[in-house]
Amino acid sequence: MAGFKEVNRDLDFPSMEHRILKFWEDTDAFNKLVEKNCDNPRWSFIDGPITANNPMGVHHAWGRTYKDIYQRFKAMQGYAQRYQNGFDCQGLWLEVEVERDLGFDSKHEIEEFGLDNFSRECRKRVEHFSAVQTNQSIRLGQWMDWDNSYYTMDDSNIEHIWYFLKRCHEKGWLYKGWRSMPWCIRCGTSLSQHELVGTDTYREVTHPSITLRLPVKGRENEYLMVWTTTPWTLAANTALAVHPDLIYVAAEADGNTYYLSKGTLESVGRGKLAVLREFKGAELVGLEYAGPWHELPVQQEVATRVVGWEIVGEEEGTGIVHIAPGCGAEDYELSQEQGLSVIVPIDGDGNYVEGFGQLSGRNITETNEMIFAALEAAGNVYRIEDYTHRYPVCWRCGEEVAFRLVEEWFISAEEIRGHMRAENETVGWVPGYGQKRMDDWLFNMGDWCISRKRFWGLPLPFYACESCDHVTIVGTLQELEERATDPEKVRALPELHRPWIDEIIIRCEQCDAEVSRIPEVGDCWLDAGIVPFSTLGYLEGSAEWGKWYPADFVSEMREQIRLWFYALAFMSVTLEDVRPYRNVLIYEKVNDERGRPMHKSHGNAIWFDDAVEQMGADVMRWLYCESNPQQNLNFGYGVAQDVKRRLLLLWNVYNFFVTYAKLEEFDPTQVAMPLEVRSLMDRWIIALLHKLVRDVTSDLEQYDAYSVARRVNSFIEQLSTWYVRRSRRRYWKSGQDRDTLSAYVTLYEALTTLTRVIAPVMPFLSEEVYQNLVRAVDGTAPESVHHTEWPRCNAALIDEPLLAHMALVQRIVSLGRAARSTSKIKVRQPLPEILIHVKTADEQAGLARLQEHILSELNVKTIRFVGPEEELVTYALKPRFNLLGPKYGKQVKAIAAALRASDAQAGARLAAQGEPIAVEVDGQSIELLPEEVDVQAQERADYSVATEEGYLVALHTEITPDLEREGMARELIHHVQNLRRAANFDLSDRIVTYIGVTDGEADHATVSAMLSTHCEAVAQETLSVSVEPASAPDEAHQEVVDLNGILVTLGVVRAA
RNA sequence: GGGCCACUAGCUCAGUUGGUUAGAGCGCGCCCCUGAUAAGGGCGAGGUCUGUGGUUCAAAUCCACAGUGGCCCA
Repeated sequence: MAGFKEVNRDLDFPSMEHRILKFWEDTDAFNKLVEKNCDNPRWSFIDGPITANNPMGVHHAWGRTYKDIYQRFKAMQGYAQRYQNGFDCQGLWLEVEVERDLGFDSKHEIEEFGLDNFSRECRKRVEHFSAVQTNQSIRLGQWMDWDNSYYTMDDSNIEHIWYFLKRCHEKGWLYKGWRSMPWCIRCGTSLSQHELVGTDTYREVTHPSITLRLPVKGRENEYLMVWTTTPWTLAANTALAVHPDLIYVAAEADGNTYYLSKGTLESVGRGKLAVLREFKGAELVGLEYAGPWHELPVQQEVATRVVGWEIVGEEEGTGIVHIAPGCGAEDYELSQEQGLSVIVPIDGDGNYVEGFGQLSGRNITETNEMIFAALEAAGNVYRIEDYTHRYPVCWRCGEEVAFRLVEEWFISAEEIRGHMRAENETVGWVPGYGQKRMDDWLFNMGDWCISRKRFWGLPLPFYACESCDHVTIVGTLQELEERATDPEKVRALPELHRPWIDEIIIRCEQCDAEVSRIPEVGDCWLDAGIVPFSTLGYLEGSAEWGKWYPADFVSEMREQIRLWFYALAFMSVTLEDVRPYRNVLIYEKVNDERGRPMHKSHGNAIWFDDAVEQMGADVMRWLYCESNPQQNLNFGYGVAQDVKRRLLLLWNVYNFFVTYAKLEEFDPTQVAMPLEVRSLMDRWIIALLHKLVRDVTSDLEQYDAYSVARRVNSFIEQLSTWYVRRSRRRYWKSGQDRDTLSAYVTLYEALTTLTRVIAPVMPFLSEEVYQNLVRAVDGTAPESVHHTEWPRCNAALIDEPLLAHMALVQRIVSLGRAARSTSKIKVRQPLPEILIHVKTADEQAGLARLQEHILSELNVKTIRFVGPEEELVTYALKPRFNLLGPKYGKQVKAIAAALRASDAQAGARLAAQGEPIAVEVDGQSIELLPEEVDVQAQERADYSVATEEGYLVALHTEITPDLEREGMARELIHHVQNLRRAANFDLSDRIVTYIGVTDGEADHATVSAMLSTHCEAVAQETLSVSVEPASAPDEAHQEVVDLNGILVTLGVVRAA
């Protein structure tokens, strides 16, 4: 037998993990697993692509841990899997990072740099960080087919999206429309929503705010009051909005009538406006007014009027809102609902376009004075003053953001909405509310804006013909080749990216004119959403696709509901009218230890590489697993310490087992021990073990790793603090008697099974333990714990009565310890008896069966079960002197004495019934009224009681001389053990013990008496070959100790 | 404005379909054990379960409203 190798007491996760990583690599463990399961039934997981833009963070590691847990679990159950990892490669964020690296400030610099060079830089970045992330994931212990990762920038991915877009087009969903974008006129680029979230994206700024008075058409001297902080948008005004239900006023000043909302009267009028009448906003709706700049060419066709709008408020301004549909998203939407004119005033650099008179060609950053002067001249100005507010700025350059309407491409969501919602109903969301949130999103989702005016991304295959206005949508590469004016050029394309793809010219499918591709690229969620199709050869008609689709499982952060989960569903329902996934696990965010968001500038960010090398991957993974996915996770080194401490408990048990198994030369391959012949304690832990397997299996099948962590923690605690602690002595009995073997077999079974149970969550720790406990002694066992089968629960072994009874034992012991605690008698001192009251005969029988554990845990000699009728309290009768004094005078003293001497139990009973208590005083009988006697219940003398929920434990605390001697012997053993340790003796060293009594004869006699009965036990416990009642020789290790008040000099020497 | 979620001990969180006296870990106080030992274990203090109504024999749990916080949409 090879035998177990010694276990290192310290558990150094990082170094152990590096060793295991090497082992997996050397043995090709992952590929062997794939090979083992490849012909089995399938379980399909689709990996949501991680953006290959930066090193992965500890928040990615949370999700990757979940992915790995379920893949490993399913692999142990034997399912064949794909193990394909994926990288998101395109999109604005990647461009932004590349720009930063290149030191660019604006879009124009990219164009100067050259699109071809820029695309190459982007690809380079993806290649770099996908490699970094791969290595990090491997370090985390994730098993994936790393050489076969998919990249969303691949031609195949792009072509599948083209196909999807063409299908959308065929359904009539594709259209070009307007969209209001936050825009940086300095950088010449739009900003995404995500770029407006964060700490540096809003700033306190002061703007000139202008209150205008705009004349109502057809009425003399009547004006609508309007307020704005963006004067440059006034030239694009096409309407005013009021809340139909809000109260407005007509107010008079200087012979003019002004309209504004009642709530803003004070701040706008400042006491100078006299109210004429009040009315609802609806009354204003439909009024026409003369807009500011109504003389401009672009305004000539516009009929400016007042419209009703429910979102108008009066927190600021006048309650009448200036509407410029070309400058804001809300305004634009209102214009679509109300049929308002739309004027787009500026180009991408912030310059007014043609048709704006003196403003045309000027930049909005320099036109304020000009605008004020013109408005002043027209008599439109009521007031101009400074106004300070928080306003979005470009995170790149700090310039204030303008809102600008741009033309983009959309996919209509109307027709598909119902289908998507219906399909979502059939998805298993964990937690369940994910389904509701998805439904809410689908219910509210607008059309999908799929175009971006950027460079490094999916080239939209849209060819808009200038001569006939027809748009040709190219669905495949083959189609592109067929339509191209020069097919050879298509075949020669290095990749389907800008600028190369832009050089392809096709013929319009309607008029045969030559057409170029539109310059826009696609939304990166198209890239990620098509993945289940593109990675399985959907277009090639591969049989593989149908075998893996829909996925059994996907898991990402909750925010992916409106991103990836949405994109997947949209594309899947479009192409196949079916949900893309059967089960979705969502989880929240990772914060720091104190629950604050991690942020570089807060100094509380923890990098994955640091974390994994300091705490270890398995500690991280267990930390993730212990966290409720419904809540934000608090990540940090302190939390990791707690986790490690819990795992150390398991490590200690493992270490304990190996230490003694080596000593006793236990060989698990040579011993079989039927459960029936094992002790109740053994059968109990096995029952608990099988219950654990049953429950964990069910948890994992429901994607509930959180419950797994809690169950495993609880099992480890029971295993360590009850099973091992109570069974320790059984492992030291030398010789392989049945009970010792039973203990070894049982603990071995528990540890090796537990190892497999935790393997999906902690692949390293489980491998480490498995290699030593199993592989070291059994060369025929699977090479890796991850090649073993998932443990099977044998329900017959879950002895529920035994489990219940043992739980009760633990409860009774806990009560007994509480009673010991109050009595202040150390456990070392034996006590004669424990009285126990339980609720049922079954409980009593159960405890009786397991009584050895109660006796030895509490160090008592006998157990007596008592019924509720047994009085465990005693009563004391005390005279009420204030009542008896006036009545009996001098006799009171005698009465008190008599009362004390009387039968208190009987007296208490009488008093409770309202009967008088008779006492004999000086030969005469005196009847005391119940109210004259104070009946006090007190703990029965010599008993220490503890109760809980109908259970009662009473320790009899009378210490007889015999018990006292035994206690002293235990005390002696305790001191000898300490001395052995102080002397650095080996565990198995035999010794000679000397006991020299320093004081007088009486003490001498006491010690001798103790030794006369307990010498044997002392010798046995301390491995003493003899115990000498004499002073120790000089070379002995010596110490003066206190044995229950007697000072003795102890000495120990190694026996010859 | 619409939607989702949360609120339980000093902190972080459990609490299964309503069911005796609401639990754990950490922290705190006191203690035990000494053949898992630079480990292990125990006991204790600490909560009017955010508030107000309601349903019920019975509510931390179900319903309504309110408050606070987080998130999504508009």
